[in-house]
Amino acid sequence: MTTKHTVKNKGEQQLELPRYFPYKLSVLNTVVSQSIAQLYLGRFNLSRQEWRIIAALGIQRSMSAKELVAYTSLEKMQVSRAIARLRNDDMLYQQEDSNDRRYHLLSLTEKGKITYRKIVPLALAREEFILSALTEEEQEQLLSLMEKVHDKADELQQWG
Amino acid sequence: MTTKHTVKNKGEQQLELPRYFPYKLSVLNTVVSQSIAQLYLGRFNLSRQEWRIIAALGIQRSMSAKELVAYTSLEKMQVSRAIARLRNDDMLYQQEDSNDRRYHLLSLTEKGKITYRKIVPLALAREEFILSALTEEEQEQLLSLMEKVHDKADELQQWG
DNA sequence: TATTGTTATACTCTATAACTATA
DNA sequence: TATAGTTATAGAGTATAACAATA
Repeated sequence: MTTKHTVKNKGEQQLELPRYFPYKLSVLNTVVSQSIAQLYLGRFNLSRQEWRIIAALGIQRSMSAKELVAYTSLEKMQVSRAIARLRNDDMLYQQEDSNDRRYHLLSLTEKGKITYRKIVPLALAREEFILSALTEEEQEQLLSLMEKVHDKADELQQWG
Repeated sequence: MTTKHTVKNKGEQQLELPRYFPYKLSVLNTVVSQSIAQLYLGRFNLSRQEWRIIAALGIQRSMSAKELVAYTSLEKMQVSRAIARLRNDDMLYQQEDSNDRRYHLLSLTEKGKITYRKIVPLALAREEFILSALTEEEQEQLLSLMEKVHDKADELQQWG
């Protein structure tokens, strides 16, 4: 793909936004994530952070805030605040870990579980609709390619 | 991929964040876009909006604010504000369109062009590094798959 | 002294919409 | 009345870092 970005005379390089991979990825992510956000924001009045935490605890039973940070790719501050809001809305509750009282084990309340059970089928249906653009084989290809790109980008970010 | 998300007994559906496509896409986008943002933010002190506008005008010579909205996938308000900041920094200048004075044609100043020429090779190098995770063929596959997914997600968003 | 988690602060980004000017 | 672009405003999100509690 050496001619993907036009190379003008004198070897001057051009960057065409509509063909620039990070731009395309960003635009795609915006469209996809907004189509999901319509659900948790519009219909359930949850922030992205709250939605991720509910999704995490819905399947994992209980986690500490630190584990949630790792599992949801959110910052510890975002997690801390989302937890506070969700507790305030009676969606989850805390227990102290008896071994190490710095850990607060978080679990969904019955209300949180009900929300989880309502939102999950809708979220999965949206994913399924979006991925119906691809065959099963293409879906696997896409995920595999994304993973490779992810690893390389990680490398880049670490080097600054 | 019918077993991708675990289906528990009683047909209750589960959603595993690490396997959920919109989540994976979002995480990938975060990593990739941050690796580019290190450039325009860290080294050139440009916002994402400013960077996109410079990239647009660097190759397109001159555009109106409305055209920039379409070209950069930014909101007209973001464009308006980024233009104000860039004009203030003497990176671009406005001319009124003689036919329709509502249109302001925007172009890079010499300073803007110098910035563009400095940043573009670095931005392209980062893209190239990231995509070096893939063969040429895989790159084309990835872009093609992303486009299909994009179209479907567009559909979904329009239906709400 | 290190770790888990919370809070303070200031800053930026965003969304909605009102507004100006041109047509 | 419609369009291009700007400005106002308030709310949400973000980053840095200080802080408390526990180990």
